[in-house]
This record gives sequence, structure tokens and C-alpha cells, in this order.
Amino acid sequence: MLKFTIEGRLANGRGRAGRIETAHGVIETPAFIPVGTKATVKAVMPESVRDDVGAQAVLANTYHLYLQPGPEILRKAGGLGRFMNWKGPTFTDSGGFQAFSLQGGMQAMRASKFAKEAAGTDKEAAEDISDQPIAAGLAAVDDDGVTFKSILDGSTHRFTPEASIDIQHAIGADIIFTLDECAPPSAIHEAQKKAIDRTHVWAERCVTHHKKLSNEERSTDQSLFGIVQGGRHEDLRRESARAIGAMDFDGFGIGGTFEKEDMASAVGWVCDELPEGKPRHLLGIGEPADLILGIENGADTFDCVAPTRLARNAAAYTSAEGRLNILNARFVTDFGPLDPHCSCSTCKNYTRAYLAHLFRAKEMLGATLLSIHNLHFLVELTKEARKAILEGSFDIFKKKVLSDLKS
RNA sequence: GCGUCGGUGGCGGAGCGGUCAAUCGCAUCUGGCUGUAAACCAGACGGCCCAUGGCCUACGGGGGUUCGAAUCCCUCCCGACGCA
Repeated sequence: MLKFTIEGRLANGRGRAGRIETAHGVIETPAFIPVGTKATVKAVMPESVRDDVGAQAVLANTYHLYLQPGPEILRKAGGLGRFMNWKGPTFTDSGGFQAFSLQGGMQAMRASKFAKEAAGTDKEAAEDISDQPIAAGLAAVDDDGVTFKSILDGSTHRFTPEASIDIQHAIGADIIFTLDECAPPSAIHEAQKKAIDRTHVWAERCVTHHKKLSNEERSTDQSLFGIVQGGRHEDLRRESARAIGAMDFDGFGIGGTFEKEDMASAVGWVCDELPEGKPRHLLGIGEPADLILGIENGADTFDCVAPTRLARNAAAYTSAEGRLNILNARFVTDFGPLDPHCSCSTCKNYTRAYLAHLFRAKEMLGATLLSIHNLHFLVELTKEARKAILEGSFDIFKKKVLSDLKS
């Protein structure tokens, strides 16, 4: 079981700096945790994730590893960390998010965003849109769990809360999450209420099952985090945080998919309600500005696919020029570093022109170099935030970072 | 020199009398990606305009047939192959 110590706090009573001690090492928080869905941070060597990126932990996915290579392989390998040669702490997400995304949730989210923009300020039209049922895709949720279709071969699989915990024990990450139901951000109050009720029942079942397995295995190495849901509704967010906060968890996940403007407030409400002495992981967030807002509102750790996905798609974060698309024509002859203020190995050793060439030539090194940079960028940002919290200069830090990011 | 096949937008390559400013792929340009069905997806891609429409210039060059030609005919130029 992990140990969490708070080392510094923000004046707002929410944000903090701390340390999470796991069986496989320490995570100094706030911290950005790179995503390695299928036991690999895409395009980056684990050694590089540690040495070039400076990451303290990685997060993999239960659904994806369950389908391939299967939990027994992970167990036989000696667990996720051994399997992928990652020597530090590891996390696994429960598969709850896939119940959402494989239903077509992400598409529905985008579609509703579009429709809402089209509807403009017409509130009724917007409500109508958010009330539309999501077309069933590769997953379906019921009171007892989630039925998935494999994205690999179409075969049908079932995740109950217990099954998710079973698999996560086989995978063996230091920090594991409860199976939750993630509703789209546009979901109306009633739908979000249903989702949190279900999530709470499942959370309790996960706690029970996790304890049972831990006893059987006579191991307390794995820590279970309960996930808070509730969308953008303050009453539901607080209700969910109180319910989950009262259960016997080692830490908490803050779930949901957020509209840009909802995230910070939702995190704030949740962190007000959660017990203070346990770590909080903000699932799936975020981009540079979101990390700052998440930290300010009380989240300790973060994971997000954006830095690696963006990198593979030729986009790079920069400290003073916003997000760059390295495929833009102007970079072909730009022999400067990607980000002159960045200390990562990509920025120290390679030019924009070279990166542009790699992407144009479809050479995979391009994805690797940009992934290292983007991950380093976010990891470094959280490290600086930690330093600022400990030094009492977070407000100045925040102001500077947000204004630099905008330009 | 004779014969055959061919010359289409940056490239490859469809179309073979009207619905063609011309399918498609590549390249190019620009967007978008937040617990990874994503090394992906989307849009633009002859020029101009009083722009859910209109006008010009275009399918090797020139000429013709036709109400109408990238599509048919003649001729020239160029290419590949075959025979001399």
C-alpha cells in the first residue's frame, strides 16, 4: 500500500505538493504520468521515458492489456513493470473509460459540441441535443458491468467490477483504479446521477474484491483508487466525492471527460470533499494549461494521451509559441531548436528542419523525438509547479506560464 | 523510314461525344486531436468574381466534324515498343 505525504500547500487550501511512496519507487507530486496503454509509451523506449523525459511513473490500460497479450502473460512476466522494463511505479486504468469511448462516446461528444455551436445560445436546442441517446458501438453498460467487443477480433467480453480488479491484480500495477461509468460531459443531470450511482456501487464491490484478493495473495503492494464522476454538475460531483471519499481507498481518481471550461471547477468541488491525506489523480488531463488549473484545484497526478498522440501527429508544445505543427511549410528551412527554452534531448540535439524532414519522409524517429519533447514538456511543467508550490511562488508561476502559453 | 500503342491538372493514372474544371491515389497546403479503436482524422488543392451562383483558361500543338469534343477525323510534334 502506498504512503502519501503532503509537503507543501497553496494558500487556496486545495493545491499541494507531496510524495507518493509505492513498492516500486517514489512519485513527487504534482506529477505528469505518461500513458503507456499497451505496456509501451508509444514510440519511446522505457529507458528514454525515464532518462530523457524524466517521468516518475507510467499508466497502462486494463482493457487493452486484457485483450493483448492477456493478463496471464503479464502475471507470468512478473507484472507490468517487469514486462516492459519500467523500473518505477506503474498505474493501470480500469477499462471504465473504454466502456465510454467504445460506445462511441467520443464521437458523440464531438458531435454534440458541433451541434451546440450550431444551436448557438438556444438553450432548449442544446438540451435537446445533450439528451439524445448515444448510438451503441463496441461497448454497452448495465448495472452489473460492461460488455465489450474486442477491437482486435470482434469477440465479446465482460468486465464486472470484480473482473476488472482480477485483471488489474494479474497485471500488477502499483496503483489500480475501480471500474467506473463515464458519462459524456453533455449528459443531463439525470443521466449523470445514474452514472455516479452505478459507479459508487461498483466502487464498493471493487474495494471488497481488492481486499479479498490482497489477502489471498498476502500482498499489500497494490493500492486501489476510487473514481469520482458527476460531469459538470456541482451537486453530483460533491455527492460522488463524498461517497467515494468515505470508502476505504488508498487514493482517488477524478474521472469524466470535460468540456474545457468545466474541468477546473469540477476538480475544485471534488477536492473540497475528498479526504485530504490521500492522493488524487486527475484522469485523462491534460494539456499544459489544464495541468496548471488541475494542480491549483487540488489534483496531485495526471495522465493524458495528448502529448504522445499529438507528437505522432506532428504537433509539439512550446513554451512561448503555443502548439506548433512541425509539418507547416515554414519549418522546412528552420534550423533552430524546436523550443529554445526547452532542455530536453530533442531540443538540445535536433533542429526543426530535421524534425520536419522526418515527418515528411514518414520516418518513425520523428514521432519518437516529438514524443520525448512533449512528454518532457509536461513532466517539466509539473516539476516546476511543485517547486513553485514548495517555494510559495505558485501564483507568479501560474501567471507566467499561462501568459506564455497563450502567445 | 514503316508499323503499333500512347501523350489528361506537381506526379501516377481514370474518363473515351453532353450530367467534365475532369473519378481516384500520391504530393502539396491548412485544421483538429485531453483516463489511445488515433504514426490518425478532416478540409482545400486551374484562375477570377457582385460567389449555395457566374465568368475565363485548360485534357501535347494546329485544323476540322458536330447544336455540343478530353472523348470522333486530319495533320504536326514528342515518347515507348516492333520491323527495317
